[in-house]
Amino acid sequence: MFYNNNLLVNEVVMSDFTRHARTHTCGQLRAADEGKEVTLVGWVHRRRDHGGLVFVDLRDRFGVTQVVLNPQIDAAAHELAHALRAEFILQARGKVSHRPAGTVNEKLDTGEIEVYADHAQIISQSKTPPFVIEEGETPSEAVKLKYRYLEMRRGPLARALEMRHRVCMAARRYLDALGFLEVETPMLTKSTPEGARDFLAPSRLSPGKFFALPQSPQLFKQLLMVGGMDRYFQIVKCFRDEDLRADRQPEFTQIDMEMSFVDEEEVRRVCEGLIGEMFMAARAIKLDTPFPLISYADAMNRFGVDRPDLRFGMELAGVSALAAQCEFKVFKDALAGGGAVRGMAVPGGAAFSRKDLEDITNEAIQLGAKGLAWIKVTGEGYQSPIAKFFQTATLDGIREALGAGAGDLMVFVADSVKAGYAVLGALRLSLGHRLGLIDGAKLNFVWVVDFPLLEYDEEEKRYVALHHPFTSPKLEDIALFDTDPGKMRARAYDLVLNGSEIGGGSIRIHQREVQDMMFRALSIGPDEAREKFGFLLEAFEFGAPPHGGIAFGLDRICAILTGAESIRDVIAFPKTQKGACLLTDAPSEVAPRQLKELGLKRDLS
RNA sequence: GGGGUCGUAGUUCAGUUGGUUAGAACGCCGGCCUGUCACGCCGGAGGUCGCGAGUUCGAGUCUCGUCGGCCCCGCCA
Repeated sequence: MFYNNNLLVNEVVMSDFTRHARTHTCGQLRAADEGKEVTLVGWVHRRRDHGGLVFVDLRDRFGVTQVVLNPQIDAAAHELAHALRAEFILQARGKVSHRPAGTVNEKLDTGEIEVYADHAQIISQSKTPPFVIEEGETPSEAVKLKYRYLEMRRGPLARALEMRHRVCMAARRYLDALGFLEVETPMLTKSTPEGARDFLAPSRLSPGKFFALPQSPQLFKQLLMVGGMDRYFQIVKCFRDEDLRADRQPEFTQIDMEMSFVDEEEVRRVCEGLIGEMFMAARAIKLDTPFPLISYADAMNRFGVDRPDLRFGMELAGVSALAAQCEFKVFKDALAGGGAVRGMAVPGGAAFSRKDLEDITNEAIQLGAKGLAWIKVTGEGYQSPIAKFFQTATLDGIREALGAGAGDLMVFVADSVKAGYAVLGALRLSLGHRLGLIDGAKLNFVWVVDFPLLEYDEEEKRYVALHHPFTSPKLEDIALFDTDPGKMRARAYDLVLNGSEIGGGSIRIHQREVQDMMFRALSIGPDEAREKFGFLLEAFEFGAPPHGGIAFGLDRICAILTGAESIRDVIAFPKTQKGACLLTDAPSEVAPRQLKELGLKRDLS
């Protein structure tokens, strides 16, 4: 028993037989309601006990209303008030009154009025909560996750979930108006070889066999197109058993879409409208559309990543040709080994201390670089341990290529092309943040297009699909299947917002022959293709419409809309970085009987 | 699999060069208080310093291991 006061037991039992009704929510009453007899129910947000007079802030999702418990109005209610504690649920009936002059609380929407309780009862008691339910103070992540239901009462999470709901409703309204049908697809489905690791669900009725939870409804939405549904969408959970990040949870939500008889342009227009509706619903922001396009190659060359953050400059530049003229061994060796020298200008970086430079270098090394070369551009000239290996004319050329001016720092990575992108791309982001170059209020959308179709996987010694195996190559590139698959471009598009990939999709392959060629390019043999995707290949033999689609990361979009650092903050019950649920303690062991029924044996060796 | 960072009261955090009895704020408990709204005032309780081992005369502090939260690389659209 956790009652603070035994005298309340009767109240509690009695209250189970009364109607826990309310006439208004705690955020509803205004001066215009003065004189009304109302009943409120809510959590005791705060109690200010003056002895003879008690004020209670009653809180629900909709707001806070001050209830006054005055012995002259109702002695029993006033007596009860002394027993109230934080997070008790209180039902109070009474008259709405304008507050006395000078006591209006401007900070509350309901601050002009208060309710004089003529009857009050405790509906539910509460242990002292592990943290104070208040806007300002934030408990640590672990505490928030364990007591998620209390965190929800604190405000920010409730508002995030509310916004998420509005975003979803806007999406549904918009897509419905455009003739999309929301169709559900199976959660227990077939494991697919490409892509992320699957979550598996053992089948009791087929011992030894497994369902997989969908990484996305990809194949089903294509089958819906073959089925003539024409325009499909679904707000749907997807599952990928990979390591977590701030923007990655093992189960996450997509706004998944697919359309028949469309090209890239039409998909983008529909998406721009959709995103526009969601931003309007969430933040009353009108977006500039259409969003600009950038090619994958451009994004990589200028920003080092395929999801460029365009809110600030600091673009990368290749300086291999100029670097070839220097005597610096590191650069020469990298170039001789087929690598490249890339660099960027850091605004104001000439003022960096030795320690600053050391930190940046360590960061680059942590990101996979062998080292980081730097040259300060000062009013007097170039200042750097490696400047002596360069002729001044060469340095001038490099400075010009990077767009560096006096007071800036030039940094360089000499490595393989890929490693150079990775290091400088990440360094650009981190320096951009640290130097305050990023305007947090900006919303910078860009479509990344012209992705390569395939990427050579050194480990597996074969090509893998950059997007997925059902992405159509550009028609003019199809001949390259036989000659140079690595050069093929995909009919794919990613939508990037502020350096975060919020959606990606493609025009799909709808011809059996092309799909066969694709599998061949991926070294998926005919037998394996038939076993894994036979149903799709067969469907393509029955009049498959050309189609394409996209999936948006709802969690990421909501995180950006609320300014959250992590998608955890827009998910009601998220998991920790180790993929655990601190609230339910999942995953957990199961009874031996359950394993036996499924024909499973544990082997943790 | 790897790198970084954090773990001290219910919560958020401080704790010096290894040294006596580990502190603060909020919260909690008791008392007083009829216009507060982060109410105020008086008093009080509350600690396995994540866990384990080691170094030391002595460990919250140093070392190793381990568990957990967070960020990142790998992985993943």
